[in-house]
Amino acid sequence: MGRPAKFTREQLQEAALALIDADGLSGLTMRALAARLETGAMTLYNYVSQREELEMLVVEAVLGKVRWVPDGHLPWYEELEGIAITLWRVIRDHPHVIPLILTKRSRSPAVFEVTEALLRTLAQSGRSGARLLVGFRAVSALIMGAAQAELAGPLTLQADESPDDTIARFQALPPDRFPHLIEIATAATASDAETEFRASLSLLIDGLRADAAPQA
Amino acid sequence: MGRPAKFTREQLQEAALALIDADGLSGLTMRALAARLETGAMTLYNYVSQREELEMLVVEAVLGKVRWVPDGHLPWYEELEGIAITLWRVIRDHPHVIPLILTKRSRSPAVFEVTEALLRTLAQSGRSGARLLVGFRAVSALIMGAAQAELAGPLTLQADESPDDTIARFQALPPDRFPHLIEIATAATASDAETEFRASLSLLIDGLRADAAPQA
DNA sequence: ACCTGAACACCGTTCAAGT
DNA sequence: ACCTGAACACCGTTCAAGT
Repeated sequence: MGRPAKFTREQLQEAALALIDADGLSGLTMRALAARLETGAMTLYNYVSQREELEMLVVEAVLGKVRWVPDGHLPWYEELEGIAITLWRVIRDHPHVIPLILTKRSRSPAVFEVTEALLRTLAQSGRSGARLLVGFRAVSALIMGAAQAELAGPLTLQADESPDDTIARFQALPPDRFPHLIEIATAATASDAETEFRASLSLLIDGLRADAAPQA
Repeated sequence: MGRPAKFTREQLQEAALALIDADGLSGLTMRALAARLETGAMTLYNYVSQREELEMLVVEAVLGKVRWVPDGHLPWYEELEGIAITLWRVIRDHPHVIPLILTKRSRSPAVFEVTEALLRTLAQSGRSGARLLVGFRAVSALIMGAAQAELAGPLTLQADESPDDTIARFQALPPDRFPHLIEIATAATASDAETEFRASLSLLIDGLRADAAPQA
């Protein structure tokens, strides 16, 4: 429990997140974090038993930023859309943290809260048990997958290069072998990530509505 | 080009993937890979300019395992399902590589091939341009997001612990605050990842079919 | 209890030298 | 051209000692 303690957990989280946002994932080292807090590296081990625990703190810090007010007037599918987009935006604000979010098992209350809110909304579609689980898996997979799709991933369209360079790269591909790849690369230059995510989410929500149980 | 060269690219890929499969992502180090190939660490730099390039080779090795034969008789949505499940299985066979797949921009032909195949099938739903892009984003986000959902991620159900321990952990949560979380945790113990993925994918495909243009 | 420096066993990579 | 050992500048973490 508390006693003096030189730093708070929040200070660690804030400093660690700032390092990652500024310098990427590799910018977070025990030594760099200690330096930023103007202390020695070993001091951190008074707060965290391993580097990995630090990474969990960062995940928690990001997901804890989700602020979302339920609106009982909306139909479940509109409310679901709102939660999903909120989550997507928060994650996307901290792109370098995404690998950690996808990788570290977080057991923080903040994560439980937002998950329960999403499930509560989804349950209003008449789902329970295994069907609720599947709906949840689909929505969270879409959010997580989409959050880093244009960031990286195997099928990245925009790289370090300029948008023009990207499209040029795809148009340099043999058009008889990769016609559709060239087509969507072109379409991507006239689009943006949030628009694409919203439209993708709509497709899934259409499927969820078609499969919903009749409302009480 | 070729000259003698002590190793082939395939040998590097195979050895690197074997290290990751066996020891996790942290098992792949320049030194460990060199040792496995019975050479010095610096020899690797004759094949690869950075460690990151090695990681791209590994991504390529995994995605190159996708073998899928098109079946012209199937309707597009069944063919799409087949490709998606094939991709999901290949990725899931190498769980430790997932962070790399999600993170490294791969420009290998193998990745282009499977992407084009997926797009070709999706285009048969009557989509083109921006709509084709959105459909593609949705399907790939679902695959990528689902591939590591139960592996890790913020809402992980099975951890290092046994399934029974997992459900016990969730049932220890306050049931008035997290009723649905407890509900799906229970449902998850009677389920498996592939079943959940197939059902999630069906929801999305339903949405894609509802929004398809009339066939020619 | 909390703090911390020295030290250890690792990393990736540069440099310089070999064939 | 391809190979390679020594060396450098980093890591995370153990240990031991301080208050």
